Amino acid sequence: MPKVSPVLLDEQLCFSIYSASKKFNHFYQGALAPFGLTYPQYIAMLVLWEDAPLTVHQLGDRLELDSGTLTPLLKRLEKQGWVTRVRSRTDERQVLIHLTEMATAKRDEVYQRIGQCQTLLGMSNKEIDTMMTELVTVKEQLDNVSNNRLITKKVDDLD
Amino acid sequence: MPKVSPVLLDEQLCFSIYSASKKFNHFYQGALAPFGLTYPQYIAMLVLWEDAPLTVHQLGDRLELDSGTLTPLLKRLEKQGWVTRVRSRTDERQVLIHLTEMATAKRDEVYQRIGQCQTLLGMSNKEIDTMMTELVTVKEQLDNVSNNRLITKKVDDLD
DNA sequence: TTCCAGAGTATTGTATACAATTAAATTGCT
DNA sequence: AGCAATTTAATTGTATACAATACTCTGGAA
Repeated sequence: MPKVSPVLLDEQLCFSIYSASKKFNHFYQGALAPFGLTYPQYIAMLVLWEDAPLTVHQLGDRLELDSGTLTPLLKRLEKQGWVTRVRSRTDERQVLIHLTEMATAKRDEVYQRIGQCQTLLGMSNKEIDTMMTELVTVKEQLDNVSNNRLITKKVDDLD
Repeated sequence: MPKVSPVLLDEQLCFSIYSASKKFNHFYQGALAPFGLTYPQYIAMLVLWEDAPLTVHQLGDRLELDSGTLTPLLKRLEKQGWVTRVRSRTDERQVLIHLTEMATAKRDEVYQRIGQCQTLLGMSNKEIDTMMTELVTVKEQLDNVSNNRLITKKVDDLD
């Protein structure tokens, strides 16, 4: 075994991102509490407000979530009156997610609320852009690398 | 209702971070598969390798997780032979998490594996530092703002 | 010493995530 | 048309997260 450096939690980029993600989640969940939306429910609504109706699959592509997560989430949104789930007539495999009238009516209220949150965050557009660009780079690396042999072979087989 | 701008998913910093966090999670989970560790289990082990034994509370402080998450996670780590959970004799309320011999023995293997992952990511230490500094700023803002009235009052009460 | 407020952990209930499997519908191929 | 391969959602099982609650223990006040 070659000499190995210690791995410290506080130096891990992954933990910084994991931790920030949880804080964002908590922040938006609190801010959206008056609407009764969780963070994942909120991002689903964002996509639908952009372009409804969508199939479960299309929504999953945008959110990077599969039906195992979305099906129960959408059932909860339906129960709370935000969306309707309708089997497509032209392709019975698909389920189309439509906005309800309530969802359409409340869109601008939510948009405004989110705008207030972004103001509270106190970051300039430039800062946000910079950070998002860096994150895109990291995510691309992670995508590229996820098919690497490192994660497909046993550790013992490595040099 | 004042004029409101649309909120687009692809412009949301929170979604970039949420998405990156999931990709990191997936990446490490794959890389650590030979050890049978999930990502949260791995970060728990990182902290314990730095400074075991720790109480559940101390571990939770480092990881920003509560006993509701940690108790079952630690039971799984115990079942897999990484840690032992022992009631403190001096204070029966506390449970001390100790490393097993196996955990101590495998530490450098895991460290090495993580080192390889970081190399694969292809980021310089400078780039990583920059990004982590920015993330700290965002997290501080989120902490400061989480007690704001925005998230403690009903939306109707807002100006 | 007895009682009680607070600390530490576990438990319960709800909501994600995601791999793996199932089931139904559609497409493509012959 | 007939049928295998594919597509799409839903389901199942495991593992986080976290709020709220329960329970036990500890230390201090009366």
